[in-house]
Amino acid sequence: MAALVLDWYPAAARDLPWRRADTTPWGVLVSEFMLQQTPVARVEPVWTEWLARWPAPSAMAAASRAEVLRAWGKLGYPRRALRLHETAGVIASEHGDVVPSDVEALEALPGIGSYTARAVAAFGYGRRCPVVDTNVRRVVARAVHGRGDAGPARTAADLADVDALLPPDDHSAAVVSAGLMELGAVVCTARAPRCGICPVREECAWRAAGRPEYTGPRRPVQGFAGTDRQVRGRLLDVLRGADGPVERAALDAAWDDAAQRDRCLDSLLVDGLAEQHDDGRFALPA
DNA sequence: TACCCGTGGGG
DNA sequence: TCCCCAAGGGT
Repeated sequence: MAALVLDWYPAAARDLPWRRADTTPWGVLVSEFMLQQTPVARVEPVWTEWLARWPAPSAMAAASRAEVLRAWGKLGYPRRALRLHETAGVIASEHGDVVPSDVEALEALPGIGSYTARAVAAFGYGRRCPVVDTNVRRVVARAVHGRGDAGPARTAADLADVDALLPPDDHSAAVVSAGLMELGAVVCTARAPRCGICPVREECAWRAAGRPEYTGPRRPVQGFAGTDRQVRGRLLDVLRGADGPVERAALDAAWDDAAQRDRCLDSLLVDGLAEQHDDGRFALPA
């Protein structure tokens, strides 16, 4: 299976800016932060701006949190922007402005978990390092295990599954890792997989079994309308859009339910996504 | 381990 | 319209 993916990927891969040969590990790291739960299409323009503006960790570390949050715009989950900013500072001050290349050091950085650490090692440094994201888990569940979907994560087993697939040498392994993700993103999709154009179709256990439907537990769908998440988004949007501090009245206009609004504003302050000045007005953090 | 954390495009 | 979700991480 790895050989098929290895042959398929170079010509099939989308031309994404963070995949260009001249992209630095820092560029890869920034892309991985932005791609955590945000679609490629929305990340592309922002990533390009960010790398032009902050080409090294130290450059980003020198910016204020407010600048970073404004530049993050509406990518969503703005705490990622704060963690990336924090990580940039740690890399600048403790790693000589060089993005670490080993998984353990990467995982110690804010906002970097198992997936992101491995993605940076593999795609930023071309290492043989199993990368397991939702796409890879689905591809392995189908092609290897013959199941329609991956179900709940089994971290150690998932890593072992992928590790068993990777060729021994660094470069080929990194290409296969990227290829497995690409396969899940554009061919072996969650709904309406395009088996007709799949490079692995002849070896796919799921296809061989007649594409049985997934019967395991479904992950509950997260609601959004009316949640604190929506309210926080509204409030932060007001702060992002303002040139400077805003009166409480400006935030009051963003959501009717006063109790929920107050709770959310407080949580933004706690998270460091907003701050209150001595005059009582609110703003993005300095 | 569930649950929380934003946003907007597509079926 | 409404629902699903898209390269996760932290707690």
